[in-house]
Amino acid sequence: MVAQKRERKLPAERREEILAQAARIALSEGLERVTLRSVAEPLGVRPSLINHYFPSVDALIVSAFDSAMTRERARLFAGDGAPLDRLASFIARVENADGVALTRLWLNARNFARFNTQLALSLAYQESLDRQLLVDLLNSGVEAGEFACADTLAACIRIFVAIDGVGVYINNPSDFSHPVFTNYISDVTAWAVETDAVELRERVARAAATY
Amino acid sequence: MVAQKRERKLPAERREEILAQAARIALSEGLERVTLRSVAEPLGVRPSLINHYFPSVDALIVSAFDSAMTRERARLFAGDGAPLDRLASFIARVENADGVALTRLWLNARNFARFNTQLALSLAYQESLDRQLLVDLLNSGVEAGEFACADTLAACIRIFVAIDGVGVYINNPSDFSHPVFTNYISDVTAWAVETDAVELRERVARAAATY
DNA sequence: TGCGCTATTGACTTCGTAGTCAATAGCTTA
DNA sequence: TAAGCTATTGACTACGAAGTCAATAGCGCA
Repeated sequence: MVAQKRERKLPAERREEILAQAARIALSEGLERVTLRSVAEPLGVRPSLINHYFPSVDALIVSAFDSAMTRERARLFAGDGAPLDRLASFIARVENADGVALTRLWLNARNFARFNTQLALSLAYQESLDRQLLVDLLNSGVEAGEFACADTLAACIRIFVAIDGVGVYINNPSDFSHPVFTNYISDVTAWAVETDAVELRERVARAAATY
Repeated sequence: MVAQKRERKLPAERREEILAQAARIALSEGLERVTLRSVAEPLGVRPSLINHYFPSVDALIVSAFDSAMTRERARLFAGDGAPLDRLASFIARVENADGVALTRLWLNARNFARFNTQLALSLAYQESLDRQLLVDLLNSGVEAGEFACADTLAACIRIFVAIDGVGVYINNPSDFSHPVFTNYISDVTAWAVETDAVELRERVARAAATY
């Protein structure tokens, strides 16, 4: 709480800094914790400055969500190699410790969307981007002959619904370790892309071990 | 806003009335909308009366959630008949228009659990009750020879994760009508209990039509 | 070096929330 | 019909949030 000398930055830079901080809070503490104060304080500025760059907190929240999602998506789909291994890596990253914050944010945003139309629209758009990347991945797997899958969009939908289904339990006090639950994403994915469930489980485990 | 004569009720009755109102708000508007004022106003009482019966709003929210869940569960699992038809009815009710409010409440509670430990515990307990009822239903189906299912708890978990996975999209602005999505619960259920997917879809459709 | 532009602040208003507690008034009972 | 118990209220405090706007002060440029 030391009175510091005020630091003047270029608008673009300051704006970016605010956005990054808001995204950090959204990811770690939740969208409802993104407030003028919570964003301003760690940056050492006054709340009204946040207002200066973002006309309303709601707009900031939506931007923060977009920003966090874009960054996390890149992380999730990163890497190359054979399609089946990339798919396994993707699943492993989703289930990873780092994936927890992202899973929480998704759940958070999905509830938030009920009260904030703009966020609902942004969320739907972010979903479509995710689907696009997964469909691309599945298509390359089909082309490579690694799995037979008549309809890659259908498979993609099944996989994401499985991810979301498992994700809703993220805030449960004690986690649920039934093997059918812990392997749910792999199993549904194997079902969706018509490949062997046991092998996929193993590949996912191997991918997870490399972190 | 007419100044009415104050009405004095028996504590048990008043308490029940408050709880019912809170549950109604939780179901229709969300747990975050359960406030001293929002509950008091429609009952024609002052906010401090709510405080008199419930030491804290958080406690009221948890009780309201429990109450809403208990009532809705009874509705969801109601009915008799052959196990497979009861299973189909259950799915149809989940997907029903009336199921929407319940789905929203689940999503809502799952996000809320992040910030409210008591609610998290209550939610886990409510989940266990649901699982118990579905396992019972599945067991009776296996006994009746209607479907083969080695591990009914495993099947139950798969079915609920599917329900939750579909449920997270409840607040999306435009709904997603890909057949793989709209039939997701039926398809996963058929996969889980090793029965025919097409037949189950039809039974669910038939069950849905009877409302 | 000093001027001007504008990023940043401070002081403020308004709103909605939870909660406390003494005072009030409805109902029951004697 | 009067007394007493207690359900209910009113007035209050305290908090934290969004947002407005005139005043201030850093920085670039002349």
